Amino acid sequence: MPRGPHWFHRRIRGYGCRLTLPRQRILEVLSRSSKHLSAEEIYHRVHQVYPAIGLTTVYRTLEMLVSGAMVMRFDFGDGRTRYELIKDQGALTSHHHLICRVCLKIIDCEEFTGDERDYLKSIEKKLSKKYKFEIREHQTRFYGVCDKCKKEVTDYAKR
Amino acid sequence: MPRGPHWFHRRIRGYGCRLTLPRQRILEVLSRSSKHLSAEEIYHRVHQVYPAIGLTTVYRTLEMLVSGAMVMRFDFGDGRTRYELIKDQGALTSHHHLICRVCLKIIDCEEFTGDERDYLKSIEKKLSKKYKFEIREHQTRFYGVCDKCKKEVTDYAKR
DNA sequence: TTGGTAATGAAAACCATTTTCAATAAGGAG
DNA sequence: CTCCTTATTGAAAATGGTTTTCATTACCAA
Ligand SMILES: [Mn+2]
Ligand SMILES: [Mn+2]
Ligand SMILES: [Zn+2]
Ligand SMILES: [Zn+2]
Repeated sequence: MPRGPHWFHRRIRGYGCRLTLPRQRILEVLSRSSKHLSAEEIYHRVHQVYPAIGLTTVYRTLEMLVSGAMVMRFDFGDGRTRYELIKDQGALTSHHHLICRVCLKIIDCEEFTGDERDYLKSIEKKLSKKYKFEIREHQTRFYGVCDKCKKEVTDYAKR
Repeated sequence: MPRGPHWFHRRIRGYGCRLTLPRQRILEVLSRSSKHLSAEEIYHRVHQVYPAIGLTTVYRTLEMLVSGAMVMRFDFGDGRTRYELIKDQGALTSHHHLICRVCLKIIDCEEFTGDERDYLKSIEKKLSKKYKFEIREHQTRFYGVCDKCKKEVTDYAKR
């Protein structure tokens, strides 16, 4: 079930926060843009339609959205934190990425089948018991080389 | 097959680097200490036995060990990069963690059975084909609440 | 409409990491 | 072993993403 702006507006109010103009603009950018944006990328995009925005507000709004479980925060090792709006509740508990070691491109990988999810659930159950650890969600990162970078390496070898 | 200091000394030389005193001390700390140390934690431990060490050298040595695939680098979101010596080659291609959302404790989870590894391998194969992405390794992070923090929440509720 | 206060933006501070640069020491050639 | 080249080192300064400070603004409950 995909969720539009309204839903997030209600979530913010329900979280005890004011629904301000900067927050609405930030949510719009998050819901329309590609995933895994950095704070500065969000700042620049909001700035196009709302020049008064401050980078500080972007950071503060993201912090609020993360604590309110409306946004996920990632660190893929390129020196900046990245953010993704949670449009689908399932993405919260089970979220996976392919990460290219060469160009650092991130591919969202939402194609886990029911079987695969069940399997991870069973591993979770086992680990929960073994470590007395209450597991709420999991993420897998698959590191490697993307299609484009593979080709470039091949081209380089031919010269 | 666990690997002692000698092995890493040879790896460093084979990687075309000089085997210096600071590097040896850093390797000793990494192989003896608990896992997932930050650069500053490593610096302090080395400083005990080798006071001349500089924090800069710690960063540079870790960088070298990471590019030489002798150390793994992680970012668990606490504002500092963390490092772990690769003692066992298997840990490189398949490495998993339990991460407490409350106290940020990291538990290494090395108990994946052959079945579980085979299963992830089959998922990898599928994803490789679908995204034309050459997968070299994977890591899973299980987020939740650790035993200790669960107890503290319970105690808090009783008051 | 209004008052209390949460939220904002600019500037400064913070702090992990990187860069600079002169001094040092690893290790191959002889 | 000694010498010489140059990779490596450590202190200090710079960098850059993020956070804090503080005076001003604007939500929104009453
Ligand atoms: Mn994602
Ligand atoms: Mn680990
Ligand atoms: Zn790539
Ligand atoms: Zn905990």
